[in-house]
This record gives sequence, C-alpha cells and structure tokens, in this order.
Amino acid sequence: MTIREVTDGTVRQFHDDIRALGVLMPEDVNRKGEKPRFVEPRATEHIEEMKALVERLIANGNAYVAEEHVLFHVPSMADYGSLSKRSLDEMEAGARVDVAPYKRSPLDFVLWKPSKQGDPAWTSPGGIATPGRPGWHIECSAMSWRHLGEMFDIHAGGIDLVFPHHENEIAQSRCCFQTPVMANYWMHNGFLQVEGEKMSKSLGNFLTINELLADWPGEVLRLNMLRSHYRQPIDWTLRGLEESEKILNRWYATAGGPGEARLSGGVLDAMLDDLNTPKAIAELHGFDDSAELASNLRALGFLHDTPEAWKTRRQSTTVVDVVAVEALIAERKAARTAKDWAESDRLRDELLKLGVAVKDNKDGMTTWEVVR
RNA sequence: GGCCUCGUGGCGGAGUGGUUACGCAGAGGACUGCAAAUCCUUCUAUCCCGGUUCGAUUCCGGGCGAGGCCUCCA
Repeated sequence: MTIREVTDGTVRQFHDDIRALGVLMPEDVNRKGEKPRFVEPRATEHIEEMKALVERLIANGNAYVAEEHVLFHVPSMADYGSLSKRSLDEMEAGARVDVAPYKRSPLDFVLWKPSKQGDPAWTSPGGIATPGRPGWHIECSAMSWRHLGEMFDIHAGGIDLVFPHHENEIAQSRCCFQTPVMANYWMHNGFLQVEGEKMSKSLGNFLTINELLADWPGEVLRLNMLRSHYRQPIDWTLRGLEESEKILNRWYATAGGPGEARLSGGVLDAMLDDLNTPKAIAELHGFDDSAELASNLRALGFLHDTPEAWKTRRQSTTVVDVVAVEALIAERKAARTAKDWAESDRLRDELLKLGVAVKDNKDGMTTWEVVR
C-alpha cells in the first residue's frame, strides 16, 4: 500500500466512526450549488500557502534561515506565550532539552526543515536550494488563513495542544498579518482517562471508538461524552456507559412526536452558555411534553433509531433460538395458569440462561427481550 | 524543578456570596403470585487551614491531592 492509501483508509475509518457518533459531515450541511461553508482541509493541499507565510515571516523579521531550516525567532514577538500564560523568562529557565546549535534562541521553532531521505519533499522557501517540508505548526496557520482569513472567531483543539502548538500558530499568524489576535475565542477540550487511569498502550487500556462501537450503540458513546462538559476531563468507565444506556432507554421509551429537531427552553439556554451539555441533559429530564423532549433530543444528535429498533437492537447481534424461547414461554404460561409458581420461576431462570428476560405485564401478557 | 488546570453526596455531574440542580445506585411505597418494568416519595456532599464578609461551597492566600504541558510526534 502507498502512504496515500494508508492515509485514506485512516480518514475513512475516522469518518465512519464519528458518523456513528452522530457527528455531521461537511456534505451534510453544505448546500448544493453554493460555495461550501464547511470544509475539511488537508495540510498537503496547502503547501503553497505555507511557503507564502514563511516568506512573509522572514520579510517581517520574525524568521531566519539557518542550515537549510527556517526558524521562527520567538523573542521577536513581545507577547509570545500569552495563551498558555507562560513568560519568556520562565520558559528559558525551564528549558532543559539540548538545543540545536543553529537556533538563535532555545525557544525558536521550525517553520520549514530539510526532508530526510524518503520523506515527502517540496521546493523550499527562503532561498534554500534543498527540497524540504513544513514544520508542524505552520500547517494550521496556512489552512485557517485560506479558509477563514487573517483573523477568525473560534479556534478549538485539545488542551494538550495549548503549548506549544497553538501558541506557535498564534505567533505565526499574528506576526505574519500584524493582527492583534489570531482567533477571538479558543476552546480547549479536556483530557480522556479510562477507569481513572491515563489511556496508554503500555497500560493496556487503549480504547478506540471503532472497538467500542462493536459493543455499544454510537448514541450511548455520544451521550457518555456529552455528560461531561467539554472543558472537563472525562473518565471513561463501564459504569458510565451503562448509565448512559439506561438514560437513553428511558428517552426512547418516553420521547415521541413529529421529526422536528429544535432546541428550546432550558436546554437551549444551557447550550448557549458555553455548550454546557451536562446542564442541557439535566434540563431534558424536566420536559413533560414528549414531543418537545424528542425535538430537543434530535437537535442534540440523538434519537436516530425508532423506539422499536432501539429496543430490539441487541437481537440482531445475539443469536437466539426463537422457537425454543416461544416454547418455554408457552410452558411457563401454562404453569402460571395452574399457579405452579415454582415451575414458572424455574422456566424464567432457564430463559435467562439463554439470554432472554421475560416481563409479565399487568394485563396478563408476557413479553421478552434479549439481554446482554 | 517551572508553569497551567482542577478538587461537590456511594458514583457521574451542573449552578450559585444567603433558600443547594439533575441522573445512576440505595431506601420506602404503589403495582405484581414473585420478579422485571413503570410510577410516587426519600436519605447522603461542597479536600484541609486561615482571611474578606452580617453570611462562603462560591472571592483571596496557604497546604494537601489529582491531571496536563514544558520534544524538530502530529
């Protein structure tokens, strides 16, 4: 396989996974025949923009060429570090890594570097003869510039990227365009833990969405994430998943009405308040009107199934001998009619061993469903 | 070591300078042969020590604890 094929496969699985979580794709929201309002850009399609930014940073005196690298000179920016609340003095004092000899300051970072043998390579900016490749941070400055402009409203990312990645993006974009800010708002999501521990391959608790989807509906995973505020860390636990599933069972049993998707009332207020999803979910429990509940749930990306499909979804993945189950249920019904409760309970236990739970309704009807 | 963030009941998780959400679990009740499901009711909390204040879970300082970052990995 080529690198491109591997990349495409990864991207495809990513799309499949987040679709299962109810995430909208650009093609879901862009209008046909109009200029796309939502894009999913790739860094390799923005190399020219990156080179243009590098040239401008050199021209502005914020970057320099050294040993076929182009480096951003951090001390050239007076308020570098303000996003992560670090001062230049603190960072210099804390620097304890060996510094490349060609750097003017230990904090300087790479905008462009020579390609190693076998790496992708492009003609270099800054009058460098050797082909090279961009540094990590410049990609984001280039893509946001092309699609959003010199300044834009919201930049999001994981909290682990605040330093150095976002800080360096800001330095590049602001020094390039001489702007007061890069983005008006920065939104950083909290970290993920598994059963109280950091997720890591060495601890053996590494989970992927793809694997979880084999055992859980995407809506359960979605709710499990939304039950924490995006800024807070999430502790991903089995207990939490089970609780999320219970909540969804209840919603599927009580929500109904036209297929409208609209936020209202306290749910809307909560979402408008920095996407306070735990608050929004709490507000959902306050709805008496099942149509309003359904409408809000749809707007939050839930209720993709019909109530029937949701209730019986386990039967498609668990093999059950329906004829045998029905026979046992008929037997049990006879025992119950004869008021032979011991036999009735024995049959119920037997059914449970087959993975089937029975329920006797008030009107004398018996229903059953597959349990995990 | 430096910097940043966080610390709420058994668990998850919001808000709030004064009457303290919501969910799960638990308890009691209704219903049921029993159970399950459902419905009703209900117990339990703001890490510790100071300070400001009439009053602090909420503001300030210190302590303790947890997590994150401090890499030419994206």
